[in-house]
Amino acid sequence: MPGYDLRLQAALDAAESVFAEKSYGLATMRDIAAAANLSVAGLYYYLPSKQRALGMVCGRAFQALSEGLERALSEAALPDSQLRAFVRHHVGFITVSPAAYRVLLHDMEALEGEDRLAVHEIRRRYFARAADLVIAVQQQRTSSISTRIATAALFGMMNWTPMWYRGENESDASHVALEMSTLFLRGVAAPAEEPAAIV
Amino acid sequence: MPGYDLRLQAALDAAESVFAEKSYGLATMRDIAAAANLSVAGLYYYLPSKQRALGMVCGRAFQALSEGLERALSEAALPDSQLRAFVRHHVGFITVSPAAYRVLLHDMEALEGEDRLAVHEIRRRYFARAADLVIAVQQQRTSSISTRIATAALFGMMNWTPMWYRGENESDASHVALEMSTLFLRGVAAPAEEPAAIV
DNA sequence: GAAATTCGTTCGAACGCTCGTTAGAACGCC
DNA sequence: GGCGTTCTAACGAGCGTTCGAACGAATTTC
Repeated sequence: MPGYDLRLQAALDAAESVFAEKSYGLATMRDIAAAANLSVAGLYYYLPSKQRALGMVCGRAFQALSEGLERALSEAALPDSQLRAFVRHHVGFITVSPAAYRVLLHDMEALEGEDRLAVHEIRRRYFARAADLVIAVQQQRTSSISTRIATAALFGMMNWTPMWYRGENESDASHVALEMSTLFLRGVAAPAEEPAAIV
Repeated sequence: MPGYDLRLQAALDAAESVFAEKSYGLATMRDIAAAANLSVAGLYYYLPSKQRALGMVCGRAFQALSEGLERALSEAALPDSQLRAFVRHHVGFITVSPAAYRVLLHDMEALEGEDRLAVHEIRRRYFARAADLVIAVQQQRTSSISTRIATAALFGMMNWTPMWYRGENESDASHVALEMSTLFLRGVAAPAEEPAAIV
């Protein structure tokens, strides 16, 4: 039934945008039903509960984010350009799907049970992947900054984007990504001058 | 009545910690009353409504944050050390009052009416103050990065701290602040080599 | 080929519960 | 005895959720 899945995605879209706008706790199933052009009971044909709707929205969003990451990283080889590709992808996702990312950032902690464990595991892997990129970048330089703090700072500057970014076209977002990765790469440490002389 | 104000602050403390833990939408007045060791009606003697409780919590937190900022900045003169003082203060506040900052970050958007306008105005001023510091830092160098993005990146890395920081003593926090400001100052642009030669 | 039937989908209406909030009485200190 | 403070108990509203019926387009039956 391709029609079913299409309408399920539409219901999840509605839940996503309502959660993003009002936050999970303040959103009601009636809000979501209205956004999905369905009656409340009609909505429940697709979403088993409010709690699982949040789980499905988060799962869908993180899966899209993770799949995009592998695609983006495969296009770069050197550590620096891999990190730039990562930032471009992450900021790109945030700006292209602001509602999805808002839910991940804001409402993921409201998850319970299995959904919580599953989504947290995906996030852990995503963060670990990013930390590896930071380590690779740091190994090319003499970095005085701890990997833990550097990684956190990188995620922080990227994840703050929804708070101020109001770009229209996609080139705005990649400009932001470019400047952020430049700030980070420059900041994490100056490139070792004459690395050959050290060896 | 000093006793009244003391107990009002205790009620606000309770509201703050419950809002921080469950988010505004999922928190109930019964939760807050239990945290304040009061009955529900007893709590209402101090807090007129849930909405205004949020406003009072946010107002109190932002006022503490802003007052601390002026104190911190008065201890430094040069742009670089002023920015370092700002980061130390901001990260310090986040780590010393994590519940208060979580509410500001997470639940401020749930404010309505006058409280919303007032709190947003305080925040606007705080951000503008920080942006001025970034501008002053950038004027000392040849910075290729836009002030807007640099300021946003700085706030992003600082505000992400609650997501990973689990420090015990205060020296941990100032270490984080030190590394973050170093990353930022280095990243925003390399200092102009031999500035005297240029003039 | 028309009538009957099935089944995926949607609905109006309601259930039980918890929410924010309040009334009115009781407590204890001056 | 008065007043600032706190309580028990309850109110109406709105919440998440469910029930049972109705829709419409296939599919079957005669």
